[in-house]
Amino acid sequence: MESVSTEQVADFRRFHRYFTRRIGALNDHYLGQDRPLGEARLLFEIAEHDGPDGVLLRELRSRLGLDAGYLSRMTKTLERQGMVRLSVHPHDSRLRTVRLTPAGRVEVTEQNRRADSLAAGVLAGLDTGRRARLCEAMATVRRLLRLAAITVEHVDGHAPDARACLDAYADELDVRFPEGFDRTDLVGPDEVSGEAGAFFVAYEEGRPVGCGALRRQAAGTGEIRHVWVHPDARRLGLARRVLDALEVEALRRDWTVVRLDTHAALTEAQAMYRACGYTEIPAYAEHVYADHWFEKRLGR
Amino acid sequence: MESVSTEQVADFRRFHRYFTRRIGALNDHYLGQDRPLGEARLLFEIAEHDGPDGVLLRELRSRLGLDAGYLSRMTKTLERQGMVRLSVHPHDSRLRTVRLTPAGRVEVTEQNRRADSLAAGVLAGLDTGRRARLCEAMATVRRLLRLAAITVEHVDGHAPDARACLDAYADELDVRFPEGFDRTDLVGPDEVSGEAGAFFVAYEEGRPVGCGALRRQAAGTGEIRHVWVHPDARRLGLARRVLDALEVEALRRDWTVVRLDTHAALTEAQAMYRACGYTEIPAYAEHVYADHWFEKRLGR
DNA sequence: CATGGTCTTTGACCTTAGTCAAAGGATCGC
DNA sequence: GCGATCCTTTGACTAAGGTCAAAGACCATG
Repeated sequence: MESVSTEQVADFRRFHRYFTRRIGALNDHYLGQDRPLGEARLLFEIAEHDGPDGVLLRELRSRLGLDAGYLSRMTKTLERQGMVRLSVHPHDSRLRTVRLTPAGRVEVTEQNRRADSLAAGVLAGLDTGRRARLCEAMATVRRLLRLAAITVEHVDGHAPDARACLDAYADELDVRFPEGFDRTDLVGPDEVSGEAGAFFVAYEEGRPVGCGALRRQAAGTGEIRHVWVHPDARRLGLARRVLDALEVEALRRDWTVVRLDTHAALTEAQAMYRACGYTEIPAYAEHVYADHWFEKRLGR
Repeated sequence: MESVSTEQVADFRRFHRYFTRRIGALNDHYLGQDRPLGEARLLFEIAEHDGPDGVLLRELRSRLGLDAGYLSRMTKTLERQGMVRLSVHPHDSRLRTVRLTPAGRVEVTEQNRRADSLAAGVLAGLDTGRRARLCEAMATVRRLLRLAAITVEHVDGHAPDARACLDAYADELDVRFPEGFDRTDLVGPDEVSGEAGAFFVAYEEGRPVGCGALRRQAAGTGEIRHVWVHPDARRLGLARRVLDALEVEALRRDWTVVRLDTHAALTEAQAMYRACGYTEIPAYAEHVYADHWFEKRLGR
């Protein structure tokens, strides 16, 4: 981890202060003008995750980090105001689900309208060119902050998170490959555990958002497979982070060469491998879904 | 005012949500761990503006937007904790000034250390290149948000804010011009009021941060003078905004030509005038501090 | 069907944040 | 020197935000 310059820390804090002071305060103010801030936030959160069966109280609690009693009272208040309806969960009557009523939906729409006009009001102070630059810079900041918060962790090949990622990966390939994708092609849990290999999962705020597998392919040679990033986490540069982790792990095991293959449909992957120092080689193994083969020599 | 696209509004809100959720919450949490958030903020604000005579309570009140009674009680609490000392203002005993004690300084340093390590922790999740890009994008966002919040207003030439700006302007020129600057060269209040001319002041959060004067120079011709931006508000593109306001005002009066002169020492001003469509002309009047003369024909 | 564990509700309580108005001391303008 | 005004302090109050623990309803398990 390279050391962070004090100048950059100061930049960061300057930005943070300015932003929370200027925009954060404004936002809280408009949000809280009809009802207490906590209630407004809760309503918002309910709207955000209002599925077919409503939202679980339990989920709201963990999401907003609220005390059970406090939450219970706030939802009761919202129910009295006609914004939401509480009901017992159909399969487990210890649980409560909460969902917006039509009146609640109107209220949330109104909240959103206000937030929109707050944002529009700020943006309106700029000409078109600067406005576009502002939006772009905001997108950059958000992208990089997200990336900074994602950690790539070594997990056991049997871990539920690992298998969940591979499932999502397989679903996606099944759609993207013209010939579909057969899940038996996935690495087994044992192939990426212990001596045989390794599995990495990328986490963003506790949620798995990417993965990558490494397995022994020959003496001193590893094979990289199933490098995948959740659609919500793409274009952050996360695949490279996963690849880095896999390469570091390979080196740790004295596997000085890593190989991988890729399907013609995954053009963006090929570009990334090339950019990361992989060079195309002849087929090193038979594989149904492989059209291109790459190799990289590790270590300095 | 050009209309703001809904896509941009959505970008803005996405950014806002992400930032306040991820960074804002963290910050409040660490800030408030030893004492109530309000108190921590107050202490911070006192430290920030701790001059040779301390800070005026009145100033803190307006800066933090607090109720007089509330502030009075909070400072008392901080005094009891030994963080600050209250004293009566030497020249006006209605006023109170407050200043940090050594113990208070230690406390603030500790707070700062924690905020720094929070920032460093976030930045440490990125490699050098991305970290630099993050800081740059943050600086851009901050610059543009500031600019968006600044308004340029038409004020009377006698207004205290107008004269305050001209004073600051004169002080600066006195330093920058090798021959010094004589304040009698400034436009008089009447020259930039009513029919004779106009004066604009740029405000950032209520504080004047720039100005510009327009006065009748000949039939159908205006002269622009004293375009100035406070050092804290430079490099935002504010001078152009002031210039725009002056030109719009000139056109409103059917003055289709505006002229101005500038001193050789103000090289950045000359570049700006050229970039804004001004062309150099021969001297149109005698003027002690003028080395270059510019003109622009207004209207479409 | 008893037992331990999971959720939610309720009651009791506390701190923080903030408002309002009255009062008191000081200054300013006339 | 008087009244208006300014700034701070104090008292009285309120709402919001949050914590803790006990109780109640329910589920899963042996």
